[in-house]
Amino acid sequence: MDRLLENLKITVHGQLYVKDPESSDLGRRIVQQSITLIHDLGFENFTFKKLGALIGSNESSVYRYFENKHKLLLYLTNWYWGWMEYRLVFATAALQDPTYRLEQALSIVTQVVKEDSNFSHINEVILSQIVISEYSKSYLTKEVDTENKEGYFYIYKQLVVRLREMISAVNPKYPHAASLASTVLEGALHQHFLKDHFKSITDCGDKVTPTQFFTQLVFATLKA
Amino acid sequence: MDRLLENLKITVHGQLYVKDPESSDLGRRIVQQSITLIHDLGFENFTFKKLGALIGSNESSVYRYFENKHKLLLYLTNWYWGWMEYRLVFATAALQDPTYRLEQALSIVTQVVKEDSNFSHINEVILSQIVISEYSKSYLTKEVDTENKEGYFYIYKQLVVRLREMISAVNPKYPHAASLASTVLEGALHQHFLKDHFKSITDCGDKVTPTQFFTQLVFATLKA
DNA sequence: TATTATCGATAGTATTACTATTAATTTTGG
DNA sequence: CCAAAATTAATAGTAATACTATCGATAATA
Repeated sequence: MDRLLENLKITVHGQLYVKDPESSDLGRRIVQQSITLIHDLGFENFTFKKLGALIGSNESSVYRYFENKHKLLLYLTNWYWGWMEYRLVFATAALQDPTYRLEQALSIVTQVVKEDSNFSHINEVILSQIVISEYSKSYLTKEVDTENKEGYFYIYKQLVVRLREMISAVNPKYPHAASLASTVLEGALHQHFLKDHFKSITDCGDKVTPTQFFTQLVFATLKA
Repeated sequence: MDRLLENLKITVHGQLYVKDPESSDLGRRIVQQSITLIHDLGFENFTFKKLGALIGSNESSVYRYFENKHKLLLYLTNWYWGWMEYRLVFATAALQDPTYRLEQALSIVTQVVKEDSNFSHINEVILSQIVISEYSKSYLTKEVDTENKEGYFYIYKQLVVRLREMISAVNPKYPHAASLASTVLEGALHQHFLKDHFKSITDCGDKVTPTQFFTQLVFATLKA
């Protein structure tokens, strides 16, 4: 896997940046350090001024790459879901048996990343933590509908569609494959959040993983 | 139901307000109109200054009731979940059969409110819309853990616990009752959001309701 | 009637979320 | 290799936000 990833570049919607951060060293540092800083401060307390200071540069330099912090968050989460999709396709493409395929897919999609794949300046471990606690803020806004039309959520929706198709392949008669797929993706983030902050309302923790919980849930739902 | 609700007062954690908004006309107007305004502008664009203008009063007057808009959101969502809990307990208390009880519970908890019960100045229809698009912002913060210790999420967690117990009553051997309960509560909000903004990744809409989807899912999961 | 609480109005501060300008530096194209 | 173009850091400035503090006027209450 690592070898293959070396040649991978995740493409993110062009309207999410003013200037492609992949095109310069400063751009890459902006992306790289924004992940650290959002993780440390939380999205609300994160500002371009603080980011500028962290990368030993200037607020205005950051604005040359990203319009505002909301677009930056969209950029980061798009990258994350693009990367997730790549891993999903890669891991399931060769598999013939629908059940086994879905099992593998669920495993990838419900796990948090524990190791940085090292093929880019982006730390996927920290990024996945950001996605858990910040992703929903990227669409729970008054601008969702326009931004959705612009295609800012395309990658995420595509991922849900892929999962939906794998669900339907296991049981073509199951009528709620899309809802089940979206519930799994969103629910997995939620369970990860709960195990870190609201332990009393989740079973996920040291013994049980979100993967186990959702695997049982999905296959039971499809069997009925 | 309406009759009974007339005498109901939902109690919200005392630290969520500076002065109890139920104690004055101005306070009630603040709460009432904040629901309208948050719904209209979205939480990010909502300010106390705008709220003051809307109620024909002053920014500083709002601050006399709520420390900041985050606390106000916590107040509103706490009220909502408290009210939801009341409806849940009321509707299921008399029911003996665990399966039927869980069915009723799921129905209450996964539906959005369509009618204002008129027993208070709070419009529950609009409030439930706010909960769908803003609730997660109340806990996806850097301050969750301290605020959780203060008890700001107690009512919500209690609701999950009640649902968990009803799930366990149907199948005591099912090992993930808490995760299933929290997934249903959070997932229902999510499906409602999707049907309004990301139709392509949900089956919920005119024909299928989140209630149907989750009812099938829960009972199938418990049967396996 | 005196006291207290409440409210609206005004003023002021620090921070945020930008935009604009300029000068220095780096890149690159002929 | 030099001139032109692009990039960046630094500074300044604006409007809005998120508050805090103060001060009369009025209403409630004892």
